[in-house]
Amino acid sequence: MGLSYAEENYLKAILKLSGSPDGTVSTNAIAAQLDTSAASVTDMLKKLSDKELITYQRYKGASLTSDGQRIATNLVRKHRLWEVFLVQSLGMTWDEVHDIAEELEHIQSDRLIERLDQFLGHPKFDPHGDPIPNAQGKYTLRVQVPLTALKPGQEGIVIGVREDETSFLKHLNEKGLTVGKSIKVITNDDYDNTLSLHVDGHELNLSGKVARNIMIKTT
Amino acid sequence: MGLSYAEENYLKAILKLSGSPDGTVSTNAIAAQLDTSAASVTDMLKKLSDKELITYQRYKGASLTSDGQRIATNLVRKHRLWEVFLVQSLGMTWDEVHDIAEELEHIQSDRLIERLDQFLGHPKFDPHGDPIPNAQGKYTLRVQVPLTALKPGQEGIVIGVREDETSFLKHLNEKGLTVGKSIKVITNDDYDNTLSLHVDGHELNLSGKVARNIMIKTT
DNA sequence: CATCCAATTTAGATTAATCTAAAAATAATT
DNA sequence: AATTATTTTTAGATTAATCTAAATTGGATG
Repeated sequence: MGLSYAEENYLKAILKLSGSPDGTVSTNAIAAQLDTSAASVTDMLKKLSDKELITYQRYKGASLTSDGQRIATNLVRKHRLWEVFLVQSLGMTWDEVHDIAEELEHIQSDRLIERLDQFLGHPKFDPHGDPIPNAQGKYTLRVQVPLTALKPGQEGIVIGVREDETSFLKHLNEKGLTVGKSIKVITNDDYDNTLSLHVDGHELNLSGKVARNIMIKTT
Repeated sequence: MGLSYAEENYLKAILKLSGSPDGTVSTNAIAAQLDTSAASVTDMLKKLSDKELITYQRYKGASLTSDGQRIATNLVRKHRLWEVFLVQSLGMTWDEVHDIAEELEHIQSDRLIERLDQFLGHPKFDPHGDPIPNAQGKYTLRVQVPLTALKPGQEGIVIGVREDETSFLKHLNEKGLTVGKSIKVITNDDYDNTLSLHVDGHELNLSGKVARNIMIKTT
């Protein structure tokens, strides 16, 4: 009954990419996300379709069924709970937990996750600021805005990032820009969103590319 | 560079079965331990031999090289540390943690295990009473004796079990016989080691088959 | 020491997940 | 609408791990 790691990873990728109104995701988008060939994706889509975890028609892309959605959301839940554990309990840093959680999320035991969730105090957000779905798959929403949207003079608190890449997180960590930090925008270039801001009394410069992926709750 | 789950499981099985003086393990013994066919074992032994993790000669059995031993011992370390976490931190029971730890032990991150060990306070024994190798692969030894070796009137403390099977652990749990419990032997049948003993004021009867797998530190 | 038996290995297939290269379908552009 | 370009699928192979059935080896036994 259990799915393979590969099958689980495909479901997660489809969930992540389900941005369009009908939730349809293209073969190539999945291939890019999972860094694999389009041919492999086609094979797997057929299999997942047979298992009724996605709906799929040749050349028309795929979307999650409710079963598929439930499974994928649960993977996200497990991933984020483990990230909380790694940071909160084990004292690991923001930027080093993603890859480990990527492995831990596949551990099969509902009871384990239930106990972990309780142990961590039913956290609603992970260390990147992303919401953790509850056991029923419901998210707590939080109003957040990319740093690039703030005008000079505006203040706020870092509540998360959009990118999950280790190198990106490491970069932010080195600059002292972690979740919970208070910031104040000094300048915000109209053309390319190059920013300068105050953090912990220091002044910091960020490219628009970086700032676009830092999410802020304004104060 | 990393090994597959299958390769890791073979190394662990060989370590577990390395009882003979030269540490040699037969193909069939491994097949039985891993519940697989002898033919599959032969295939894998060739592969592990190519990787210099075991020494292997056709028809002569296999034994771990120092590299193989290091890897296998580290798996045991990870398994037992996770068991401590599941019981101590998450409040799971003795008998339900083995299968989960069997999955968790394959997670790849030295730093994770280092932090977990620290978080747990560098435990020396797992919830079954088995010693946890340190990062250098060294065990803390503890004098223990099977329950069947105790004579009527002798007392002791349960410090572990030999069997890892869930059904066995569940059975003991139901009888209230967990690690740390003080016991006193009332009778011990000469012929088949059927035992009666006192635990928590109650009297308990155990078959020799069960008692043989319960390890005691005499007091 | 020849024979037999159990243990082990080889041979040949199978399944899951992947790949490259070629074919087919869809989408974009003149 | 016809042609071109892109996307997607199919075809055919490959690798890892497994299986069953047949062949082989090594040791035990008469």
